[in-house]
Amino acid sequence: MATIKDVAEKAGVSVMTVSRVINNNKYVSQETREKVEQAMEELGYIPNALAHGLITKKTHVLGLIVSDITNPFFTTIARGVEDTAIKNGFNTILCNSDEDVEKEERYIELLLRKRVEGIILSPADCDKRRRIEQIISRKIPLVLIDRRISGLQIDRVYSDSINGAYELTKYLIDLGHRRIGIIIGPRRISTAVDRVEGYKRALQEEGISMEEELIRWGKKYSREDGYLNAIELLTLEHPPTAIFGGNRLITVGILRAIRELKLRIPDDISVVSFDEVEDISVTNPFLTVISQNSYVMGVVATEQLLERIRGNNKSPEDLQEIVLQPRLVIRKSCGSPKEEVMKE
Amino acid sequence: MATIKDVAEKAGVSVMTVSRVINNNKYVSQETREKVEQAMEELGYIPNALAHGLITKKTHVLGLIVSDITNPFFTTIARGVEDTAIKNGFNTILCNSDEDVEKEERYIELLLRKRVEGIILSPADCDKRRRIEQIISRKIPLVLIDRRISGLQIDRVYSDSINGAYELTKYLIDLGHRRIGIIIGPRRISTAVDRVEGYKRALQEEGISMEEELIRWGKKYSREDGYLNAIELLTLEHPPTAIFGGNRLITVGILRAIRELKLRIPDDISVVSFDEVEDISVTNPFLTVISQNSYVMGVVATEQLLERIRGNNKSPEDLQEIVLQPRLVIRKSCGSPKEEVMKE
DNA sequence: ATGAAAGCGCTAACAA
DNA sequence: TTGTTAGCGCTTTCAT
Repeated sequence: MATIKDVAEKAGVSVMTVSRVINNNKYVSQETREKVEQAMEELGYIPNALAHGLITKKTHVLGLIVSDITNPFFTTIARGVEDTAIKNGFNTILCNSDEDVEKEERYIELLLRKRVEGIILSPADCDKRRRIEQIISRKIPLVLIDRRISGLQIDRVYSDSINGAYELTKYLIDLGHRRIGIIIGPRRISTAVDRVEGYKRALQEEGISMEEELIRWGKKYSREDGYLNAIELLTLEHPPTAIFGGNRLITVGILRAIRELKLRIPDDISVVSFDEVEDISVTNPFLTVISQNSYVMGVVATEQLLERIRGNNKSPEDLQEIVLQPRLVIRKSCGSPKEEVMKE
Repeated sequence: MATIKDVAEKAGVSVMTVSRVINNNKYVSQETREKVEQAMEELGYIPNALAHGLITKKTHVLGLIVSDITNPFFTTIARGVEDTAIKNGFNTILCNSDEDVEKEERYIELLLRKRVEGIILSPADCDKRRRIEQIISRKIPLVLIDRRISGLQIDRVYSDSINGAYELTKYLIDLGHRRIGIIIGPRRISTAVDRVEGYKRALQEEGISMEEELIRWGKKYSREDGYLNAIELLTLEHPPTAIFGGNRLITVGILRAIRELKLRIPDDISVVSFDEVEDISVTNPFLTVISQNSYVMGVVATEQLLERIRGNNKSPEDLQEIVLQPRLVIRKSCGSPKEEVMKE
């Protein structure tokens, strides 16, 4: 591959002049510039970003690590990040940790080695801090997205899981439900913890006793987990009259279970979902959900990150937390419970 | 950030020795190795991949450019690519062209600048070759995935769209359908062209006249396009008795249109889809589809690419084309047409 | 407006 | 087993 030296020779100038042309430096005569550009063209010259980054210490690259690339929630974030990055002259390296801390560590290491200028991360395990401290101690700007890391103060953009789950649960309670099941992701993920928190808060407020058998922590946020747990819930001796799906994958699993058990929504069972399931809501808008604008999350997180990258100037110490309020979208998947067991 | 020199000083050895430790060179005494490792640990040393790549000309990075990151078809490919890359000591930079040739060009340029060792690409426009020739002329191994570039012989992994579409159409014909609508992506995408080709072939074989008004080329493979075109097809004076969705997004749009027009599947209208719609098939497995194993596509494409990266030795000239046969999954979205207009 | 020298952080090739 | 020298492709600094 042609180097700057090849171009310089071909154009009959010094490498420095070629460098100036590449970087649009003004101190190059029109004449020289054209000569150089032609040489570059003829040689098919492509600047070496490795050499450039090595010397300038600016790679203009952002790293984005999402925890599940097959979940459209995250890929929509990715689009938001990417669009915003490009708009600001940055490129994005997208990595998928697959909810696996080891993979995540691997990618953090990779991004650090590649000297990205900042990282956006949705952590696979919110209780493990080591890898995160690695990033911070090296002064690489970091913005968490969707999830938090317990015990660490880091810039973060997320939607309010507690409040969203509260609203969703409150909505069910107002319809008369007293036994509400919730199927959620693993405890190591902060959104799972928060959503259960919001759920509990709503129950408490209404003086409804909380039953542990109705709270199902999954091993993963996955369709499979949603399905298995839903089957268990629905075959309980005293099954819930409504089920809360902790994210879109879980909800899909729940819907499958309900179908296989030949139950009808909302007549036999009510269902709500934290996060939209696009394909279903487009073809048959019946599911009541808490809807998050993940594209905006991506945009906002990137803007925040770029802010840090540029201005170490302003308030380096104080933490930026941006909370987006998710929206309750009421459709037709909920009714009042059949047997009126209302205590009040 | 600490450099190799800092480590060398701290450990009291030469940089070369540190380099050897980093690269697991055997000619380092256990004692020295430990000293160096400790120094690295204490300094939080992270090797600079830019410097390393600059000198070795090996970055161990693959570039993957997909055309729509929010389509699970592509993200599943991405997982296959990533898993295979990691298994072979490579990392992946995932880029999303968003079906936009300009973005795609931008990313190709980026990957080339970053000196990735190979590229896997699902081209946004199969008729434009310039950017592709850029890659080839620089001898960077390239494998096309899912789509082809017209007029260029390049390694490629894809599923057989012609045959898949043929099977799907044949299935409808066998059920008695004569007026079959097809809603497909734009002409610039080879899978769209191929699927229409398979569709036409099936019609021809059965001596069914092909009506242009039943073939709808979209502006994009998108839900919106599927929806709009389905509405048009279904409100035709003489509407089709079956509709073929060109990919999963289009199918979702079609299902929405059918629902809004209050038609029943399969009583009023039959539907088939090229590619699975997971969320729908899991919750309610009624849709008859051609199913593709996109994870395997990712794996195979990566293996092929690594083959090229390693052994420029074997058969540099002869093209590798790997065709995966998609599978017809018959469910319940098709019936025989009501009015029996069979001509034969 | 242009160029020469030095060096970014690392490794290949050789020497010791 | 360890170190020295040179240089990857580029930019910074300083001359001219």
